[in-house]
Amino acid sequence: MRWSQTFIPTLKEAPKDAEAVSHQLMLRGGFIQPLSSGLYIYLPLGNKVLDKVSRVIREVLGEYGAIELSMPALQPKSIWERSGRWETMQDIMMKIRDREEKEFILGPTHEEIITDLVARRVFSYRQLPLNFYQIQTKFRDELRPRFGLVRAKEFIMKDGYSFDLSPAGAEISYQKMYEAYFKIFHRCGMPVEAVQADTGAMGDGGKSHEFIVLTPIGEDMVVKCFSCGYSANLELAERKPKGVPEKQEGDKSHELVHTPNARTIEEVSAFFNAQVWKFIKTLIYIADENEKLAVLIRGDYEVNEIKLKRYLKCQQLRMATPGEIEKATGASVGFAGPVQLNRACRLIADLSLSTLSQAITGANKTDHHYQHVNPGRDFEMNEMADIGTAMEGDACVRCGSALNLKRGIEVGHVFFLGEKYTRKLDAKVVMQDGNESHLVMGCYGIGVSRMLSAIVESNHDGQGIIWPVSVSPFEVIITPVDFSDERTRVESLRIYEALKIQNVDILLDDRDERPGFKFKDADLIGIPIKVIIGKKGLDKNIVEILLRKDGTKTEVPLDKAVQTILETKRLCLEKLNG
RNA sequence: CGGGAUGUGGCUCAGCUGGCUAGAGCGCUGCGUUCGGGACGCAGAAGUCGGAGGUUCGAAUCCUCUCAUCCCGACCA
Repeated sequence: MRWSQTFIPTLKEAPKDAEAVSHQLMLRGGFIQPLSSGLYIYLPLGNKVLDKVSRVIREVLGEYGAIELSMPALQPKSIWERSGRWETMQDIMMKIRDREEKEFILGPTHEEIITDLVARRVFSYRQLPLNFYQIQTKFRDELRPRFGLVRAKEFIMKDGYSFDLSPAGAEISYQKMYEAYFKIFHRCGMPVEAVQADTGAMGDGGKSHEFIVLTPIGEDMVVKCFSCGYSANLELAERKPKGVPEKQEGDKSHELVHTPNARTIEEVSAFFNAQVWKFIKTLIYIADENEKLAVLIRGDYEVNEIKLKRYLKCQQLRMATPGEIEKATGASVGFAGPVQLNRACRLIADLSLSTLSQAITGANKTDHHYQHVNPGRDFEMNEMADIGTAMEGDACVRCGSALNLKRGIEVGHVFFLGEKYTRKLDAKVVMQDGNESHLVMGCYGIGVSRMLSAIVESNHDGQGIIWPVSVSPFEVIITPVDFSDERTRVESLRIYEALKIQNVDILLDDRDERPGFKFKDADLIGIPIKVIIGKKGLDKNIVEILLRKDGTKTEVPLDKAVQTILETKRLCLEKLNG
């Protein structure tokens, strides 16, 4: 491709709306153009990268026996009612009606559709296992789109769905995809890690891993232990709380203190002039609308509702309303405490209470707190569990080393779904023994458009993007120093044509611009292999080959240029595959 | 949906204690000089000052409402 014949609107300065580096660089490099919040035009360059990423995905999934199909983005509401997800996913679905007032949604994902397909067209165990995937536009009514392509209302996703005869078979499918994902992300030049994750509205709390690229703009928090390798999403990361920072004083018995208008931890700690870890926070929850719980946690920790939900094995969990709290504790909001509360509801204590004594708690009496409260002595602690959100410095449950918290972008997610959808949508086959059996499912997503952001976040420098050659919009760029110079033009075109024949995806900057201008543009859009052809070199019968990544420069004789470029490309690709 | 910020040529921004034909840099068009890391000169085109209402002799500037965008939070595959 010649630069003058494509459309690459570069910008010297980044539009002020872009904060994230990846967003800025993709805007400046002419990869995307915003249409509205969370909606982007993929310009020719951005579109090419999407194609390249999709190509890598297709290649790898092909190796693993997955088959591609395409499904409607527009889906009838009824199928979502059948699966029960109309209820659970309503808020994020884009809803529309046709002229007959029939209700539709723009699909946020396709589990229902694929399962229905399998239910209708697959009848025998002989046809299984099956592993389908699609690369398509999906829609979510995001509360807040962010960081360019990281979180958009309309985005491109690869979604895969496996169907097996047994949990054991599904386990194998899951493992295969897990492996394939590493291959895909590595080939795209992304340092990715798999972390244990929550299944959210997708599954039933079964096995699930997220693939995360660590970056400061990530939306997900990952808990990582560098010594034993444990890593999990903060949403479910296990941890051993750190002990309290100071020695506990004496063994005074608990004592009622008048604390007018001190409700929040800040207000109460100011009142007592005590550190937050001296407090026991007492939170009242309602599980599945029928059980009232008091959850106790040390003042410096937060309750992790996902962990709590898993511990309770309940479907729904919510904080109690002020009215319910008053009813349970006999005090207005802000003065709940564990002492004598077990008469009103079940007490669940977080592990962080285990090293605490002489604590401060609400007294279940408006405007009063207790001090010198000892867990176990002043209230029973029959149930202790790890239900707090992990913090930097907590100990790893496996090896005891300190845990680290990192931000990352979720680029992939694999779920073991079991029979959740196949039962609801009645996808079953006749087995060898003649009996019918529901299929066991897994699903596997990759945020394709989001991957562009993630790749740029982990592959850039002060000058611009540095695309891994596997996904770069062009593999090689030829920058003639002065294209109007006869000899330069002839040699540039000769090499350009020769490389094209060799299937090199190549961009020739044939613009009538000053060299510095062209060099800057080339670096900004991030083409990994740069070829510079100019009079100076031609006088010595050489051209220069530079690597965008580290700037290494090789001068090669004219007649070796094509061969050397091919070799350079091969080496770059090899590194990504290895 | 709560908190914060910002809206002035395509992009970045100045002007904002009210005062004449609204400015700069980059970009764009033409001409000339240049040409190995975002050149220079001259000439030019381009702005409903986000929108509506109000105060005033007079509003980009003050007030009210509204819309849009971004950031933090809530939520989320």
